[in-house]
Amino acid sequence: MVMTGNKRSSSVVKAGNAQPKKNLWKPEEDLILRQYVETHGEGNWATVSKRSGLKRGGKSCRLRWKNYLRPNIKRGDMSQEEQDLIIRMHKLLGNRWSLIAGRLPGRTDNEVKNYWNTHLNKNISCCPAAGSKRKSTTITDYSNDGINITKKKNKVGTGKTSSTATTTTDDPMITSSTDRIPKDTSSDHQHHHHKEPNIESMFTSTSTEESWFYDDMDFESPSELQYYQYYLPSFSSNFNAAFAFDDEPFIGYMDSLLLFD
DNA sequence: AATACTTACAACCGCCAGTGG
DNA sequence: ACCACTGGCGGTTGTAAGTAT
Repeated sequence: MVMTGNKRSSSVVKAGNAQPKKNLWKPEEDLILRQYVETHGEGNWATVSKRSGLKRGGKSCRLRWKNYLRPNIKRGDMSQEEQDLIIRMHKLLGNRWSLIAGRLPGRTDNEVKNYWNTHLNKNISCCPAAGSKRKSTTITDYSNDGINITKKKNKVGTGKTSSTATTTTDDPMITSSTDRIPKDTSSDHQHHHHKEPNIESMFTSTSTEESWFYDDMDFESPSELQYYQYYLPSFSSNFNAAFAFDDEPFIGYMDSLLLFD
């Protein structure tokens, strides 16, 4: 991001203007909230406003802390690596911003969401920010969205999208991700309320020296792929890609999703 | 310089699930 | 079983600041 810091922080409310419709946080409020949390810890947000004297609701306090005041919040430019990761994760998870943000240390779901909506979404589409007046960040060309699930070693899958793939020749980034992850299904919210795979262990697994490909995703382990399978049931079934594995334990996890040649 | 338009993002909103009484 | 409360999520909105005309 070209912008450094919070461009709004220095002018929270225009002097002399009527009360803004949005109640922007003032530095004094930030200070109060920060001090309160540092003293009492996070949680019980409903009581924060009462005990701290802030004229804010619990949700507002929680959001402010989580998205802005929390330590280790990384602000400012998104690195190329972060952009790539967001794009790749979004391609698989859709608008699961909290999940995506979880893979970006210091980034919040709100920031990732905003960044996607303002930078990546438009730039990745076939029609890059026509007439954009702002300095645009350099975005990798992700126009090639042909689904391609293969394995680096012992390739079994066809590596081509089947005829029944839900993706089309149109750039899937243009469509709402919620189209790919239906919100009304029983799986909604299950991603964070049901028992979930251990995300960290999945992404740090070294159980195999092989790499796993899904499209342009290069999985470090079957567990990482399992992670995506869990959070995106349509991950393989919708795309109907043919792939198989020769790691028995993984097959146990994935057998219902596998298509063997 | 003034104005209109665009962009970026903080904050809000509504919904849902979990939890405890 | 029911209800109220709380926390978390994704979607949307409002507006300061940047840019073009």
